[in-house]
Amino acid sequence: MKRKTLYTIAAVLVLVGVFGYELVLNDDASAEVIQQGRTAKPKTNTYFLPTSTTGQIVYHDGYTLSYSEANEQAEWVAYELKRSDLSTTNFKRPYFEIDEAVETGAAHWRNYKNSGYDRGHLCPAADRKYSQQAHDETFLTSNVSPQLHNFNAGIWNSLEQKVRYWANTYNGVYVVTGGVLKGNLKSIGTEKVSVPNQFFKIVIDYNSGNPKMIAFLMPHENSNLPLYTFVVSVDSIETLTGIDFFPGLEDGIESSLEASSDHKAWSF
DNA sequence: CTGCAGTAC
DNA sequence: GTACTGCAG
Repeated sequence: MKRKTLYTIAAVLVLVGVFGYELVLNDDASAEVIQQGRTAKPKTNTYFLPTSTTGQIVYHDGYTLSYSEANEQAEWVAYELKRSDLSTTNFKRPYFEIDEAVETGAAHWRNYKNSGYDRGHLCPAADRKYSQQAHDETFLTSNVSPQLHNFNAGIWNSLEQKVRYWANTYNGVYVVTGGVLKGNLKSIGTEKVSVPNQFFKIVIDYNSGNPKMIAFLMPHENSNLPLYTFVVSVDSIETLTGIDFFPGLEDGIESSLEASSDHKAWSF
């Protein structure tokens, strides 16, 4: 066998290994994971939606976002990731499109071209693989932020995979993701898309006993440190961004969960 | 998985 | 602008 063929086989095995790790190690639900699609479109659960500091919330079938026109990107993207959403289907990657639902005009993908930055998904394509429509819907420019490739494909990707692991382990989670759009930020493209210096991701397990939250704040650079290194309290992200993340929660529960930066309840 | 870019129409 | 293909972490 030729060396190139061996490399190809090795690469395939690595990829299968990665997905297999996500889906097999975790469980019992491989049958559900390959489920045949949903019976109904996901409904936006406003109960878990953050506030908008920009006044422009946009609802899509697979996720909801708050758009910051000043920064030409979402200040947050929120969605529910059910265990049954997980799938190994491989959809072809479509082209990015301008989100026509953004009334102030979402950025054009051309801002990112040759910018040195990835169009980094906020709601990952891999989290919306229960249908082609849901998958393709993540390729709107309102759902991306400029991210360094090493960061996006590195520790940020690891965090996204961890979230899918938790969705499986805890039978579904809610996720809120965004860049910190504060301070003097570098920008790219003719529309001046801001480049965040930090990204956050907040996850809620609402379905496996006592509700629990975990929040991550990462500098915009790759790292080899363990994911839990970046755990912070939701409160600290609220202070940083001005966003109130879970106004729908009962105040007592909200305050206690959001104050915690303890990750011991979460399986890493 | 996360992506970009060259080439051709 | 879109499609196909190859490449990188």
